[in-house]
Amino acid sequence: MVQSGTLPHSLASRCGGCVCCNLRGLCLPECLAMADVESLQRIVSHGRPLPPGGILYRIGDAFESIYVVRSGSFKTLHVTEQGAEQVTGFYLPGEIVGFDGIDEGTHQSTAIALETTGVCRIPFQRLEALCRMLPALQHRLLRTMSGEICANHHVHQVLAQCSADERLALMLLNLSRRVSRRQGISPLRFRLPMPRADLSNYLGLVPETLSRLFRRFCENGWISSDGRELALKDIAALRAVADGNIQLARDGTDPDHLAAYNY
Amino acid sequence: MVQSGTLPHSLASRCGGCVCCNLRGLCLPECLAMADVESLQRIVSHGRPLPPGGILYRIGDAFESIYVVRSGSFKTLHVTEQGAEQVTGFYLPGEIVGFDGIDEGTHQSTAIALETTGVCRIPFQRLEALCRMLPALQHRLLRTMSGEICANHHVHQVLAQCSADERLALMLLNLSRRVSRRQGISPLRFRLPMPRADLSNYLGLVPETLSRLFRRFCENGWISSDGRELALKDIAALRAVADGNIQLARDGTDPDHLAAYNY
DNA sequence: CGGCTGATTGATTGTGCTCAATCAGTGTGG
DNA sequence: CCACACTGATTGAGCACAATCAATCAGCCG
Repeated sequence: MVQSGTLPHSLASRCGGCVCCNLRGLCLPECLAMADVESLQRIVSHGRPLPPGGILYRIGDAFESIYVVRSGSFKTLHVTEQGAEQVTGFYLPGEIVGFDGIDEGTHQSTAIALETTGVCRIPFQRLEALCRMLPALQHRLLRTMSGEICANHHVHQVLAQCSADERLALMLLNLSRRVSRRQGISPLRFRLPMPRADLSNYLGLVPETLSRLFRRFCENGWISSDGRELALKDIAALRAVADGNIQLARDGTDPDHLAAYNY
Repeated sequence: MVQSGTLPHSLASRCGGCVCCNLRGLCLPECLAMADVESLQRIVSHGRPLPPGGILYRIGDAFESIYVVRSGSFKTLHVTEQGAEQVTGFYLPGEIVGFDGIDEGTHQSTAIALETTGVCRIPFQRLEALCRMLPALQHRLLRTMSGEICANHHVHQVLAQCSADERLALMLLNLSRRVSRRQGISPLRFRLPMPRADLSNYLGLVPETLSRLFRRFCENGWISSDGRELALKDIAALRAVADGNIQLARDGTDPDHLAAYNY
């Protein structure tokens, strides 16, 4: 867990800061000149990495900071009054988690590490102050939040209109794109950071349904999957499924008619 | 009245600006001292109201401004590659529409007036500049966007987990709250700004299903509805339905057993 | 009147959920 | 070492909720 109250600058960190960070091109500093990157990294701190299942913040915690995922990943979780959990997002390296806390001053979701996960902690008040000095940084922050709003709208569309197989195909393509923004990671072969249950919950499905989908995707040769290891074997087919252009054969039906489609 | 005509057309407006606006308590100026409200209203302009169906901006339009709804209402619409439309939001007086354009620099949705609708246009670059001078305004802007992100997460949860009747009950309670934030509007009796088709699309339902739900809500005495006119007759029951504590009797079933519940 | 849009109602179907059992993998303790 | 428990993933059988298809109706306007 990240210590909120510890040393003001935990620069004991072994890394060279934002200037040397290999995620710099994806992160806030992307918009800044070298000199300004340094003033940003002066307010950034790093705790020790969270273990899998570690909690970055909980619903109701006072909002102090936003966090850039440096390595690993998070899920964010909302909980209804009835206690039902909803996974509302996954956050991969280079992405920012914590915007839900700004409005009320307390976090509206719980962020849980899916793997061993390191973050850059950015105290929000100091970031706001810095934004007043650095117009590009202010704009970058607003852009990031706007991007999250757009992504949410896209999820809204998917949940409102798409069938289960379309949802999974869209999700795999989306993860492929986001995972492979980092150098050295293939968009065709990567490891899913989350267990099936989290993925199904996020997609508004039940784990059984998701499991059947994975099997059928494999059977049709779209993907191959072993646990969390995933390989996308036929991007064009996944694209077609995502766009609703080909339907997935159900159990017991002859899947051969799919051969008619030129995927 | 505002200062002399440094601005071309905006001052033709008949109103006294933000200082006199009856929505001020809901809008950005809520956070500002009187003197600062004036510097904000100096960058705000008002066009003539849009007619029902009028388009504020379209997908792909260059992003220039955000807009505060002054009267009337909007829906925002996303369109998939296949041409399927998705209503991603409704915006009522005092709410801000247009944040989707910041990230890409072009709007990612289309905003369409549901009624005769007046807006306050806020050029975004000038707003960003002003935010650098007025920390409270900057924070208020970030809060508003954060609130939209949280609302989107809530929608995600609803679409992923809730049955059709729960969705409608939640929607009616949500609209009731938002509509009645303005003075003089009862939370129990108001006019739905949108047609059935838009509401059903937003909720991820088909218009036929929504129509049946309205009928059953009326039959059970939760609401009474005449076209877009709506009265909430039993908030507690709606709350219970929204929370999944009572199920709606389906056609042909005896709804009397519902009397067992103490709503 | 006829044409149009939006809302409603009915009959039927199908997708994805429910319930239940099984299985693999992992860690635990006797 | 093996039995046991536990979690996460998988598979099967049956059902229910909401979609689909189709028809009707009300209101509005030319």
